[in-house]
Amino acid sequence: MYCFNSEEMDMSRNISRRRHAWLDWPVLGAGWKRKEVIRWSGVHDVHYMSPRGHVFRSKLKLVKSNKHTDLRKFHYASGLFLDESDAMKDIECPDGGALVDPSDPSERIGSVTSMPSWNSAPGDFCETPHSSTQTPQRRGSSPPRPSQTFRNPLHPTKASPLGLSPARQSADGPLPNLLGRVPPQTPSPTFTSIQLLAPTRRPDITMRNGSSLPNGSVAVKNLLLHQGRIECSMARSTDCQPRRHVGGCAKCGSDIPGIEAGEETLCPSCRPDKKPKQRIVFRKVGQGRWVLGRTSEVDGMTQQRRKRKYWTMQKKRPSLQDAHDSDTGDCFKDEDDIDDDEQSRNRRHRRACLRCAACLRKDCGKCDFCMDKPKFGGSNKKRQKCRMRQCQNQAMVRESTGTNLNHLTGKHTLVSDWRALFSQWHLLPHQKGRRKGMPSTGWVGPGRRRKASRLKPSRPRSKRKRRRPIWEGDFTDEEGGDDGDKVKEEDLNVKKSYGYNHGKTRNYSLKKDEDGDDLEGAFEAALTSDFSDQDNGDDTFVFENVEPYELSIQGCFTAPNGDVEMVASFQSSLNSRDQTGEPLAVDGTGELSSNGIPQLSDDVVVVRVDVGAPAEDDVTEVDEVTPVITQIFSLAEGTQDIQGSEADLLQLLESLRRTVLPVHWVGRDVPRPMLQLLQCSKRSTMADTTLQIELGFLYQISVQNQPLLLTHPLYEGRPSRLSSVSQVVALLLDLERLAVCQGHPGLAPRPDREPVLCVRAAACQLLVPASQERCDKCRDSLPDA
DNA sequence: GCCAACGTTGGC
DNA sequence: GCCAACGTTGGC
Ligand SMILES: [Zn+2]
Ligand SMILES: [Zn+2]
Repeated sequence: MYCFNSEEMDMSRNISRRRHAWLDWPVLGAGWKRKEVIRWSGVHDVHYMSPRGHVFRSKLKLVKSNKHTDLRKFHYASGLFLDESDAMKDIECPDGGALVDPSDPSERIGSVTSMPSWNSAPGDFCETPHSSTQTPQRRGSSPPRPSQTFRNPLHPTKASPLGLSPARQSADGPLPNLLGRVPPQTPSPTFTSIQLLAPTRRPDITMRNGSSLPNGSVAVKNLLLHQGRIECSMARSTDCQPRRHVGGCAKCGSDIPGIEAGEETLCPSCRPDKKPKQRIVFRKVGQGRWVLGRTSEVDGMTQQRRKRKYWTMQKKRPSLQDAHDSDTGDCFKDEDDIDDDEQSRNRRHRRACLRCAACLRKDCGKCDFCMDKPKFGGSNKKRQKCRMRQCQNQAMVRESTGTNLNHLTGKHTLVSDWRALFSQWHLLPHQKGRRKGMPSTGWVGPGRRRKASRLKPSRPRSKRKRRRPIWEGDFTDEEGGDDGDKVKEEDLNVKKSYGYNHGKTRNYSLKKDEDGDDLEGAFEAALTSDFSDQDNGDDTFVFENVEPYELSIQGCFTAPNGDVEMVASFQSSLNSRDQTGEPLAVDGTGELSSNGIPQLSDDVVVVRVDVGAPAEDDVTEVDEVTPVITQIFSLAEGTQDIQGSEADLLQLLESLRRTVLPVHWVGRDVPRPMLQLLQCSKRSTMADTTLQIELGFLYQISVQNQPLLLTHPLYEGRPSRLSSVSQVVALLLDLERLAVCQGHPGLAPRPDREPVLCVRAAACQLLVPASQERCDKCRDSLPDA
């Protein structure tokens, strides 16, 4: 095994990343970018990024998301538009040296001399050293092209995309492309530094707007190879007929050792923009440790070749799919593949038992990871498995440092702690750091610390900048330079009724979008609430100027002052759409800095509730509850530890987890074997209503910790035990038709107990039909009555 | 130390 | 070929 200096590897990695940089791609319009990705295995991928930051990794996706644009002639790999008739003309070109624009008559692809070549008329499709003089005359007004940079093929230099020359622009301005629109005139780089190192000099490819494409880019090369034209040019054939190159490098003619016929056309030195196939590959297997050899390359067979083989087999045997077994699925397995299979299975099974309910279920479509998925309108940045699909058995296995030991039980994975079981979050790799001794502050909830939702393309990683902490009602727009990204601060006058509770003044601040459409889309809220404390859990929040929105709890974090912040996301019932009609990505996140202070982007609407200084016992409570959500546990195995009715209750809990409950109803974290469902929306008529199911499925409904009288109509005709999901859901639905009794104004309001103190009649029914404000008993107690 | 971003790999 | 998502790390 080789050990390798990790800094050296980092350096090479850096270089590799630069090579895969996004390049402006005005062919698709202003703001579009293109990237070529060469895998270590040699597989070549092309990605495009829209001006809004959406990344497309296939033509299918690109076409789907741009239905208004005719992309039928768009050649995905090359990034150019194809014009078939023109291409045909090109092939018929009598001259041997031509490289012709395959995309558009009005667009130039490299002429062979330094003659002006951009902006010539349709029909000037065959430019050669001999024919190029035609080109400028057609338009007449075209200025001479700036001098070109050529490379001496005898002294090839590694070129870097970073060495971009200043942009050129046609004096005639951009030409209309096939889409019928005028490409932007924004300057584009010319990439002279990554030109092909051709014996026959070729300038850059000129784009529709007069800018240039890298002549030696893989895109162009692919296209030309595809059309059989590189050979035409480089082998200087006299008949100009497309043909496959036979023998050495198509460009320099040198022998290419180990090349297979039809597989390679250019030698590595003629492919300056393509990462040469890595003959020696170091894989990182630990901190600063490297081993030689690829995972996927066994016995010299690259992944690409294996894939090719696989697909060949698939086509030959279409019925194979049915008999496909995940463990023996390789149709071309031979003895040499066994090791590879072992590794594959390892990776495959590491995080999925493939048997548990989570492994078998479908994407929830709601969690942040689902929202990130392109199929749900996300931008594919997180690329993680649905939260709900994290394996119940193996989401947490494998930890080289052994820190996945449960800090309470010392067991490796199991925790039969009821509270832990309820807090279903599995730790993902990025959560590992928080396992070792649970944090006293910081985010505790599913996944990473909360990040800004992506209502707009997020800042590229390289340009990310740290937001300054936002804490006390401080939502000044930090990135005011970004158009369309501005928000204005607006305090909402949110009053709170403390009728049944401690009276503290709370300050709310709500950020709005510039158009005032703050609630049109999704937004996020950080509610400071003593989430863990049942005694404090019955605060009543009254939001003014706020429409009811669906709320889902994302998790909570502990502020340095001991407050537990519950982070929830609200979503409009309206179908949120941005200006382009694309659904807005909602991932309900807010970012926390390392000190646990939330960081939220400008497009996030935040409700900030300040509860003031916490009492001492509040802090204690916080410490108790914080670790719960980050617990590592195996639900499946944990179940075995729980006997009798507790196991039954657990099973109900598990079923409920997989069920879509009526909106706003969420499970509550409770310290003993008991199931609590809480109406968590403070704007619901059922706010602070709790359904509690205890051992034996006995249940009780409470409003602000006051149990409903057993004579309440809600209990009528209902089973005495709630043992099934349907029974629970039926009850919740019935509850939704009710409202919490408003009580009646008691004593006169006091300045320190703003705004109103309400009291209830002794025999208050607590829950009344939604059309009523208060129950009969409380109505009787109204001052006027 | 942490995690958002993304390179890479496996499945189909 | 596309899609899903695992595993790593640059930038903070
Ligand atoms: Zn999900
Ligand atoms: Zn599983």
